[in-house]
Amino acid sequence: MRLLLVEDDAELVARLKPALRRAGFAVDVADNGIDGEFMGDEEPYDVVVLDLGLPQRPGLEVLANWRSHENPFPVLVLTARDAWHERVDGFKAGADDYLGKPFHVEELVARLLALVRRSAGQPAHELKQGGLQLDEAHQQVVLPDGRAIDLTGTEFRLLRYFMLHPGQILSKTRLTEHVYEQDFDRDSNLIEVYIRRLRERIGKERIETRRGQGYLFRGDAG
Amino acid sequence: MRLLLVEDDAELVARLKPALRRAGFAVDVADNGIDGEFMGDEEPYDVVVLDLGLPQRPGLEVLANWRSHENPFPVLVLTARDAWHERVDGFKAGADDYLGKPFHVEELVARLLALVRRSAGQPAHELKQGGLQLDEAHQQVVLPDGRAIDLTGTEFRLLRYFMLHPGQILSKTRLTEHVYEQDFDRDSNLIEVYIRRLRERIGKERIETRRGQGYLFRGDAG
DNA sequence: GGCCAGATGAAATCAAGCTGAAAGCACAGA
DNA sequence: TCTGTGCTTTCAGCTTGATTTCATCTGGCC
Repeated sequence: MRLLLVEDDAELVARLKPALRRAGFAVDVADNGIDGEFMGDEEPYDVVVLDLGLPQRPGLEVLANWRSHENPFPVLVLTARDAWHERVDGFKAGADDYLGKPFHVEELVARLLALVRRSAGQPAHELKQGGLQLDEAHQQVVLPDGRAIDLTGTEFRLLRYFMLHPGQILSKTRLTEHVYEQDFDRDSNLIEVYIRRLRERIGKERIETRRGQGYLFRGDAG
Repeated sequence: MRLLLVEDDAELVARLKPALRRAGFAVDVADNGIDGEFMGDEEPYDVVVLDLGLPQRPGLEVLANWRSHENPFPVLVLTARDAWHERVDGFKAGADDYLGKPFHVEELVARLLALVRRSAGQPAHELKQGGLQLDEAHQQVVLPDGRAIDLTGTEFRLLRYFMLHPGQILSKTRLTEHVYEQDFDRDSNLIEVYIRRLRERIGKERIETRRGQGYLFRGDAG
């Protein structure tokens, strides 16, 4: 799950990043509006956290530009607590959620997870697919027979991405991009290795190989 | 267990702070309504003591604002003895308990401990979990076989936090935030050290490590 | 058969967490 | 004030588990 954090306050970034990582996001940071806008246009993020008080280019403008380029990711906007007028403008510009500063990190994480699931057309509180249920809080997957299986961080991120996109063929490039952070060395068979481990845990038949194209997770419908 | 004390009477603060510390709270103090409101929004407190007679911003307003920001901590309000109308307003604003001045420190402590347990879904008078029972008065833990074990202050605060949140994965950051007071240096392995000592005392198997995520106390259910 | 994408098992590397000991500190009692 | 005691904090080396790399195997497809 790739997340773009556009925030210039280095201290806040330092506080947020580990918490977001722990919640299973691969986090890229931009510390100004121009870089942020560029990265949002270039990379396929799953969700974006955007501070409105940015140097170089106002957050609202960045958001408006993303939307005019039809970037699909949901955006959560950080505002000063009482700036209600920013919220009105922000909604017009296409924000999906708001959080006033200061805030609890846990609340931010909870809202982001809800956003991601909502934007993938899932009910906001749980992720069930293909008879499996993901337990975010415990980083586990629950099998149809009720057994709960602990997953490592990478296994969990990969499986979640599959479950958010059931029935779609996902290329190795795409999987790498979403499971790892920017600038990851793409010349390796990491995805193959982790696909194998996932199959070991949740059953070989759940992830199909499409030679030359990618992998496909069999969801409820597919 | 982190506590925020919002009180402008320096003498009362000086009297209360050590007593609250002794009861196992990590205490932050705000001596006016504005700072108090900010700190309550900013830090993850487990309980708050709020004096209604505050300079700069009325206590009731502070409380109402916290609640409108959906801060979850329970609040105990200090009022003048006969100001019953304040209590009515206070309940409306979301207070959880009251104490009229002057009061005995012990009563305050007892009410706070009850509040904390109630808000964690525990019976208000005792804290039992996973076969262990905490003895607040003696700062001991009683094992299933009846043996009582003395704990140091930090060990006690840590164990209590675990027992208030059984079955949840608690990150090191979160544990640090709740066991220590504000501005604690987060770059140390203190939590690991104390986890180890706790395990030595109550049994290794009671606290599970979830690598990269945190620790988990196995309660009665979990 | 020969080639290629993917699968597999094992080894190497890396980082998180564990541990024992020692240093630092605060407080009580001489 | 000095000293001893117990608690807290730091530190360095060790262990364990997760990630990553690598060499080799398998099976589809020309």
